[in-house]
Amino acid sequence: MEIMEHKNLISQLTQGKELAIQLKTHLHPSSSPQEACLFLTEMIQSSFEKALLLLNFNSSNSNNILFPHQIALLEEGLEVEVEESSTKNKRKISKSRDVLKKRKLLPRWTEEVKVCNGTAPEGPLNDGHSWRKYGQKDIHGANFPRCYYRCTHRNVRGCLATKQVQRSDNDPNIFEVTYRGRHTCSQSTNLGSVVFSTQNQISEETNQIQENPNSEILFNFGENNFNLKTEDFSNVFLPCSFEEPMMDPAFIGGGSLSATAVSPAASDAAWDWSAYEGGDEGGLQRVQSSGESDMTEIISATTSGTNSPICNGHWDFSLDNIDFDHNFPFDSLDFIS
DNA sequence: CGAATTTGACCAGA
DNA sequence: TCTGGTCAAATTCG
Repeated sequence: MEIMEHKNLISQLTQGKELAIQLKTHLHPSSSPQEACLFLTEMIQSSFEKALLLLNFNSSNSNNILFPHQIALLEEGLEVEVEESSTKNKRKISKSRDVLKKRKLLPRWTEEVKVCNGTAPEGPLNDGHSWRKYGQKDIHGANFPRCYYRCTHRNVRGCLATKQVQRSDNDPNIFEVTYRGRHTCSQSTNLGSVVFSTQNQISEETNQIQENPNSEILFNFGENNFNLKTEDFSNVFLPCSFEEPMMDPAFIGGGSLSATAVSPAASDAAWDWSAYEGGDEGGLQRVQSSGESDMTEIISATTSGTNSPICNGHWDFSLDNIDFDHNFPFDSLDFIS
């Protein structure tokens, strides 16, 4: 077995073991809420699934090495290129030859981003990933054009994540952002995840937007509040966001990290956009508001297309019950993706 | 000068 | 045939 895959496999299995240990601690009657346990079980499941994927791949391709982003692509059912170690010749493996159709099946979801102050012409938010604009189109019946962005690292790392940004007809301050595909590039430049607004899952079969019945999460990072609506906590902590050390020690220790469900009606007001000013691609650049707090970091908004039992109903989740410092080693979750 | 953006052309699906 | 999504050459930017 190739060293890289062996390492990946060990990493997956080790992580599964560690998560199981954490789950065990949370199963104590006086411990964390059920949602936290469910979240951990999902992480464990994901870990073992990927380990199995590695094993399956090895059994039929004993000479090939799979890198993390390629694993992610395989999971998406997409084509990946592998370089045969012996000949250096590239050949393609795939679960399906029809890449375009597969691309169409990538998870897709929308967010409505409200911009209160300042201007944000196109691509209104810095969501932690770097995007390159590749097109703009006037949409029939819409007052504003739709802009198309793809991941900057698409060519280098094969990241197929794209997003579409369109200003709302009803409220020019609202941008409808449709994401498609997960980032496999691990280029999340920021720490965690912030979703500024409503997220609606788009059904892959019916192509219809499904109202997201889920609640928001308000992250309190010291003096800064992050209002997060999410349908799935595991979506928020998307694998690719973890590929690099995610929780800066200063970040973890710097504030009382807590997440509480709040009324959906309070959605848009909680994020203080006034702390930001126009930046790249009409986006928002972080302004150091207090000089001493690292909590003003924007956390990348990333979600996946999966539905989780965690998200059914209100998510009353307090991180007080999860010790990020010791029991929740986010910085070691680089195995995912 | 390389990277990012713009914009018309092209293509696939409805 | 129309529309949305992507490509790629031209242009602009840093």
